[in-house]
Amino acid sequence: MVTMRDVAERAGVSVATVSFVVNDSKPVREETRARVEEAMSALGFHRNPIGAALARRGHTRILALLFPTHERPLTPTAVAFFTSASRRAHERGYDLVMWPIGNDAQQVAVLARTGLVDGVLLMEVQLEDPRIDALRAAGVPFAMIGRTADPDGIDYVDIDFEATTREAVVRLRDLGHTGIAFIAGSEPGYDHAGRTRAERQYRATVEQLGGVATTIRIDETPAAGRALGERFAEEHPDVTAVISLNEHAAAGFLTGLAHAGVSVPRDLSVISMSTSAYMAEMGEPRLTYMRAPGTELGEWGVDALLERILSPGEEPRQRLLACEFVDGETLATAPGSPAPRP
Amino acid sequence: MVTMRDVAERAGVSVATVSFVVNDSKPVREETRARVEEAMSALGFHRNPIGAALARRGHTRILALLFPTHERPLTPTAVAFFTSASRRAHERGYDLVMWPIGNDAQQVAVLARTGLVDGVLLMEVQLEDPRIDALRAAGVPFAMIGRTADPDGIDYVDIDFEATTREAVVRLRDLGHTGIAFIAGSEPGYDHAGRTRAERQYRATVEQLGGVATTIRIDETPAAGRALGERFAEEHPDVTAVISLNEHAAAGFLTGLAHAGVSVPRDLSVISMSTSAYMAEMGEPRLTYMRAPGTELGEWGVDALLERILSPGEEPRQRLLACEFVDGETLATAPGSPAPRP
DNA sequence: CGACGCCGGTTATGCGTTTAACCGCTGTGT
DNA sequence: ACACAGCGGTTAAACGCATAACCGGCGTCG
Repeated sequence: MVTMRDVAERAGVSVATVSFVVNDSKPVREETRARVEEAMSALGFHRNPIGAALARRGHTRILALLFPTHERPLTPTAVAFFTSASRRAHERGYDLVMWPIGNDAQQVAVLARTGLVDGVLLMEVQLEDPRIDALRAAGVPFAMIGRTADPDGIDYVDIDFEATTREAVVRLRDLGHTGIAFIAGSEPGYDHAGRTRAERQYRATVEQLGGVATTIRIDETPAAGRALGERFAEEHPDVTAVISLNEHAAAGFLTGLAHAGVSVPRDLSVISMSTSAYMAEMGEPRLTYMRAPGTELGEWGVDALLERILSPGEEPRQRLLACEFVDGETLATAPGSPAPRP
Repeated sequence: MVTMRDVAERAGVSVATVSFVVNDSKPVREETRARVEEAMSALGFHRNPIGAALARRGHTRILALLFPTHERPLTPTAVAFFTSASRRAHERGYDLVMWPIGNDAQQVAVLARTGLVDGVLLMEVQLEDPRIDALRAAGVPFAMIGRTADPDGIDYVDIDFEATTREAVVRLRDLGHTGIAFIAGSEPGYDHAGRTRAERQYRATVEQLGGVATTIRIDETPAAGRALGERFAEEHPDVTAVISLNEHAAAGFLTGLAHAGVSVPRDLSVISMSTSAYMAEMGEPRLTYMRAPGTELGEWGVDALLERILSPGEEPRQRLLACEFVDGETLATAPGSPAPRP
């Protein structure tokens, strides 16, 4: 390993000077800088981040993305988020890695104490998320992708579930649907904040429009979706449209419906919320969906976190972004309803 | 931050002794050890891995899983691999993180030089993988999930694509199929080693059984699968069975077929290779598949890597594991063929 | 009975980098 | 003429930990 000492010796300067050149943390005469740079490239020097981290009281320029890896696949949305966040971090001189740990306070505390990461990005935020307190206690800067029940004072970026849900409901309503159900995921003891908000908004909007809200909770698997589809007509005869916020089950739901002889969208309209093109494509017919802005959120999330790290004490950065409607093949006017208003 | 010094002071010993207790790298009298441990828990001490890494010439106990994140989703198989590898690493006292970098030599070299990771696990290995040389040159221990064209002397774990493919072909053959096609993925300039091996084996086995091999290459997306399904009967009238090694396209392929009025498995049998239950469930009808052993490979991969790290110089560890056949709803005897032999 | 090895520690050094403090020199404002 | 600031460096002290070398006391063995 070639160290700063080697470089310094070859360039005939002190290690401090080399450090100044490397980080340009102090002005160095042009000619000296040139000598140092020559030495660096001749020897193939690259500064050792571990030494640097030690000296700087543990600033490693590594960011961790905490994704609670249940044994289920990452949605394409999550992956898009990850890759875009990682790219953005790189642009700003940081590394971002995915750290697979559970979403309990304990494990987060362990990671925080190691001091290996400068900051943390939280995914799959719950309404009351135990990780928050752990990170606060450990003094590790963090930002959320999502919002707890009361996110005041915390940096976050999130999908605007309220606006997105309202748009979905209104669109269905405009097509004449009155029986609109909501398919959520079921995870015992786990209050996914976005899902909860969406459901709440769904309920409010439907009732405000004079309808009756029906929430259906199923596992987040294709199989659960399929099972629901097969029994759906029987159990929910009055429903003519569903809003699904269960990316893993949506495509399965469609095949279940097909099995049971329910024709989409003639008998039933479907909008899949916060979904990626990939998952929409998986459906037959192709899902009409509200596109999850994973890429944008990834960048914003990293920006928020880095600003928190670089200038603490500032106001929290909070941004919301609604999903964008993408037309597919699962939307139609309600049975027996006039053509949609223009 | 509470350091070893603090602990040492409180326990009335030297920092060296604390270090011995923490790592039990040298015997310590029971009573002393107790005092030290009391002090540690009283102060809430946790050793700073950065300091440790520096002192030990850069051993960080961090492992990196290199997954070239194209902008496409990780397959459930890859995720299963990741989570199981990470769990195993933890059991053995290491952290394993997913480091999102491209699969070119350059980026790997950068990561290697940082010295932040003790070892590297390679996914999505190509026949000639540029990352290998970069890692060798950098002297970073690594193991592959997959095999290059000539993996002699390199640690790896991999799916036994040869055996798996042979089994798939023979099963179809036993059901009377003679027109058996192979659906691969298409990625220009990217020779996925497993896919190549499988295809080669497919070709060999089919020809050995007196059939004619047909490889179809499509993008690894649901949309591409669907498109292929829709034109399939027309373009491949003689094919009565397909083996697919394209996890992202398989389910889409089935819906495309349905669209075009092809009945599965009556008109066409389908086996999806190296697939997860999740993806199989996405198909309609449910895919018959060869289960990718992601979990097992994850553990073995970490074991191989750690053994390489802990005792270099040893023989390379190489293990193959075939996929296991899982029955679904996409397999039947060839049209006009007698019932399968018992 | 003297050499020797083991036990249970301590002391001291080094890992690669950052950074505060300092230094000699020159130019500038008063 | 003198204080003072800026320039372009150097020196030295951390940062938190691991570990080689050492040390005194005790039992053992030849």
